[in-house]
Amino acid sequence: MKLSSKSRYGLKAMCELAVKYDEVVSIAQIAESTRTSEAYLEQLMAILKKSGLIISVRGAGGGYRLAKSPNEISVGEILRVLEDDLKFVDCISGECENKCKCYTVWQKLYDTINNSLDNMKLIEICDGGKNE
Amino acid sequence: MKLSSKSRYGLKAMCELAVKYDEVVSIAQIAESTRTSEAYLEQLMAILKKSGLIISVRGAGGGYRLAKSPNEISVGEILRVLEDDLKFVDCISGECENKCKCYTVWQKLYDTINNSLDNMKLIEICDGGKNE
DNA sequence: ATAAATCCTAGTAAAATAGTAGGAATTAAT
DNA sequence: ATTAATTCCTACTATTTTACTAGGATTTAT
Repeated sequence: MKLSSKSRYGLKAMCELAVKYDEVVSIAQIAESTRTSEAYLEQLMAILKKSGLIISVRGAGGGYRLAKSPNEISVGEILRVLEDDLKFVDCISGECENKCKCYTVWQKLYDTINNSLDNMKLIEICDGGKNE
Repeated sequence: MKLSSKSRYGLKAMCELAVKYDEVVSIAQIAESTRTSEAYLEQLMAILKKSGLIISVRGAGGGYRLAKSPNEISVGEILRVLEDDLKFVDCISGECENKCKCYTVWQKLYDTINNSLDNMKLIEICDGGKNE
């Protein structure tokens, strides 16, 4: 039950976009302030873009910006995109008919995690602390 | 953020011991009702034993039993033992001085997860559903 | 034209996970 | 005493996942 670096770096990148909400921010800039490799970040940004959470601007002077304001984006949305919908076991969210004794545990935990993360908005974490 | 099969199988094994609380249950029995390999289960039982959650009886007719009654054991206790204390990021529980923007997210999530799991007792999940 | 950027995709290296194997030690039953 | 059933211990291996790299194509501002 380790969070992937995809999620860790990805959330930091989203923070960076939140802080610079009115600008278009390049991967090079994000990579610098989050201390991540540009090539790797590129992939994360592609995932985030595909999900619709961010918008890209191509060509020179291009980069990325948030698709919504930082107080409309929850940490849950972001992590579900980066972390395979937060499905930490296969048997989750009614998809599993072969219910075992532990089913309710995973079910409840899944709901708790999502609830908690959905209640944190990006704007709440974009100031305070370093972004490294 | 996948739960390890260690946790999945381990919790099932604990369920089995909870259901047969008054008996000494062998690995062979647990393996059969949870459909897990005996050799692998052996390792999980060793971890659980080391943690003090279960007690072993060696020799012929031996096996394992819970160290406490199923209503005194929380799912949280069990999963912390099996899942490296549920530390899904390195930077958790005050051990991290190099706090980054996302620190509070991990912190809150960690608390939420532990809280939720500590409120589920083993007895609550030991009936209902299959144990496979 | 050129330079700065995203886009795309394939490949690789490292780490973690899952599982196997084999033998030593212990104990109940005969 | 011997045997069979069991836990205990530890090393190994295969598989999968994760993390990361590399290189070239495309787009666009200057």
